[in-house]
Amino acid sequence: MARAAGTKGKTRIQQEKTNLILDAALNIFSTYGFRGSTIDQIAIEAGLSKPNILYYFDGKETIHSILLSRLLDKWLEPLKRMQDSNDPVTEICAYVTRKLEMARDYPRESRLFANEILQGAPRIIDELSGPLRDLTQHKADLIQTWVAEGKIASVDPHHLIFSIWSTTQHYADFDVQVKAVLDTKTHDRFEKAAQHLNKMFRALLTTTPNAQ
Amino acid sequence: MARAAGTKGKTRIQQEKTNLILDAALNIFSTYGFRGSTIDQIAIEAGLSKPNILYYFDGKETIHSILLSRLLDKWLEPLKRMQDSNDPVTEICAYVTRKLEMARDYPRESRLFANEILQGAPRIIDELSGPLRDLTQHKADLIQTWVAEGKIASVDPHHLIFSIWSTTQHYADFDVQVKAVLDTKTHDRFEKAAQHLNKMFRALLTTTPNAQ
DNA sequence: AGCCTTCCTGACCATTCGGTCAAGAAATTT
DNA sequence: AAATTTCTTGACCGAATGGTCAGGAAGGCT
Repeated sequence: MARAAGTKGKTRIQQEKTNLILDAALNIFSTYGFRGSTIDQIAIEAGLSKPNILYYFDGKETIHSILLSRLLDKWLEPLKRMQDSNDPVTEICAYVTRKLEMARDYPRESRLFANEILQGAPRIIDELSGPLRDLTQHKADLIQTWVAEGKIASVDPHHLIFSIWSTTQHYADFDVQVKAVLDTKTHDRFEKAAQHLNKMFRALLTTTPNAQ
Repeated sequence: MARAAGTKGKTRIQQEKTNLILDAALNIFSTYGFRGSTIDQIAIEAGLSKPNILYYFDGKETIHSILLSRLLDKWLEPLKRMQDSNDPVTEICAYVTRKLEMARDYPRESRLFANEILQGAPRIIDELSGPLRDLTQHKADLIQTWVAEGKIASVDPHHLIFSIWSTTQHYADFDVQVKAVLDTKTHDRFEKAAQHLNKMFRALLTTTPNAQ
């Protein structure tokens, strides 16, 4: 049984090493996926020996699920912060911005999540059908009220949310492709993306009903 | 050396079996990724023995790269078909529709591609930096002329294309999540998505310059 | 039918991988 | 400083995996 089964160890060394290992594991898992990653890789990345990794964590599966569960909280937070407002367009655009900042600042987490979803979300399907679904429904209802009140153009709330998720996470998950396509002009891709997405969602939300 | 190293075998049996194997391999690779898939899985999926798979193909790597190279042609085609027009907005929306239809009809290909990109595109980075980059640049130029001519609203062509890719492929790559979130109302998700995306891109492309 | 080529598979091999363990090295406590 | 606990690792194990091969089965051709 690993000494630091829970997320937080007790001793100083336990704290340091568990953090070190989880950080290394995030690097490896987000790059190669669960099956594509080996404990040896994680050990090398962390500068430790394989048995030492297994001293702190029960096994490969455990490390992975700890990373996933940590991730989900952080992942839902930006959406949670979207609340009722007199200026829903700005409120939604602020959400887009927060989400894009997460893609920029936490690309490893985004890829870890994408890897998991791509392969059928075997380890977090319950989280998706439960907390994620509930939160999304709740925010979709909020958006629906804005539509009903005429504060934003008529949109399908769920698909609006999907569009926000996909466009922002694209800059983390498909970063290699984005950089390959943009080639030399990649340095300010997140600023350009922010401007573009802001314009796009603002346009969608402010179209007049008869514009379609 | 495998008998059917090339894509097309010669005999009837070679044709049938290579197609059977490639189809099974696409199922497996797109679901579990390259490292997560085993030749045994592919063999079972195809209803053949493992040595029989290796009789037709040099190895796991070969099967995977054949699938990837086949994919790229099909993947670029919808964008290639976007051409100059008197009605650029409709032209772009038609591209969005084609791309969404591909996500609906070829989700396995989409996931295979996503898996590869997510993990740094080790096997197709040259294709991304070459053909994909060139085609994208070419179409971005086309979009830019539309902007210059005032036929569509001012947009960043590359990021517009990224938005189209991400929003449409989302319905293939993140299908598990989409279904989990939509829950009971998932049956017509592609029709709803088509309406939503059409509305969104149309709004973006027809906004007046002073709307932002 | 008889011959030749193509097709198929059980058995096997080398390597990798997740995980264990005993025993020693470092911290920490007394 | 001694005792105790925590930490670390080389060596090892069983299972899984990519791949090989000899020989037999099936198909095609004359």
